[in-house]
Amino acid sequence: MPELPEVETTRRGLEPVMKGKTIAKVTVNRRDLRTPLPKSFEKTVGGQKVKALRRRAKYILIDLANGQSILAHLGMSGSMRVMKIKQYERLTHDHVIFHLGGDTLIVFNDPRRFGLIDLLKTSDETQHPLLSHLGPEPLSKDFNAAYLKAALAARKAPIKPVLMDQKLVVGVGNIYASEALFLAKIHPQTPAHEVAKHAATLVKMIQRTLEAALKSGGSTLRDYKQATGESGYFQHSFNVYERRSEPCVACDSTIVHITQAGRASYFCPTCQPHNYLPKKPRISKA
DNA sequence: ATATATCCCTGCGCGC
DNA sequence: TGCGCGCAGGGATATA
Repeated sequence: MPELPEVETTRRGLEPVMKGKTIAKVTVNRRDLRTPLPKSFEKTVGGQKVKALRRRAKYILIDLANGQSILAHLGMSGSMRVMKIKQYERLTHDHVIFHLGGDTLIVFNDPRRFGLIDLLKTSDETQHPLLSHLGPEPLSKDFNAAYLKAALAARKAPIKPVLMDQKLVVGVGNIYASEALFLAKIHPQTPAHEVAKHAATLVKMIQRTLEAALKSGGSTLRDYKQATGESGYFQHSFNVYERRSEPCVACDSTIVHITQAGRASYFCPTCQPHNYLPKKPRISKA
């Protein structure tokens, strides 16, 4: 579940280790990630100095001296960890290993292979098909009340899956969408256009949630680890996520779990009341 | 154009 | 104890 806080935490962990260093060589244990690792990957990356590490949405970009960049996505179970050669023991899903000059390794591990590693031919990430359609960064000034208000006005789908749409805003995934809606006191099933008037609150709460998670090094549920190998600890600060049947931290009501667009949503029925009625009345089965 | 379903993949927890 | 099944989920893609 790496979302923006987990990806940014990973980038921050890699930066001091990789920046200015040379990637002496690359070992590939398997190429069939979500998209196949490019045939030229080892050759393109080997011997290159790392100029900078950036993040766009849930992607990490590693800029190389030759003008190309490594593009990495952690999917939902991926991690990049820093290791010393001496202490390294190969784990089952260590797919790609970057050998830095000296005795340091960067290991890309991804059990479910929903993640990927690719090459970006120029420093202009908008040229890559996976990055060309992305919306604004949630912590940038481009993501503001006026923008969100206009964007929500055109949407009839429930607000929660809309917040996870990377064309609307990037970096918000299943965990932080539920958490931000709790803080904004908005029911996850409310049609998006009905909460356009609360755009300012939503912007504030999305940013507050992501920034708090960043301070905690992200959330570790199952697989995610920081580059240092440590777990994040924002999961201890969840108000609703994975708290089905537990008491609301604000009002003691029981947290409810529903499925929306195939994803788990959690909310407090008292703090986040319905403000609309379904069009079709439910017919009870006797 | 948006909205929803389907698929990718592995690990884990559950029930028998 | 062990095995099979269902679920989890980011995001691309297909379909309505």
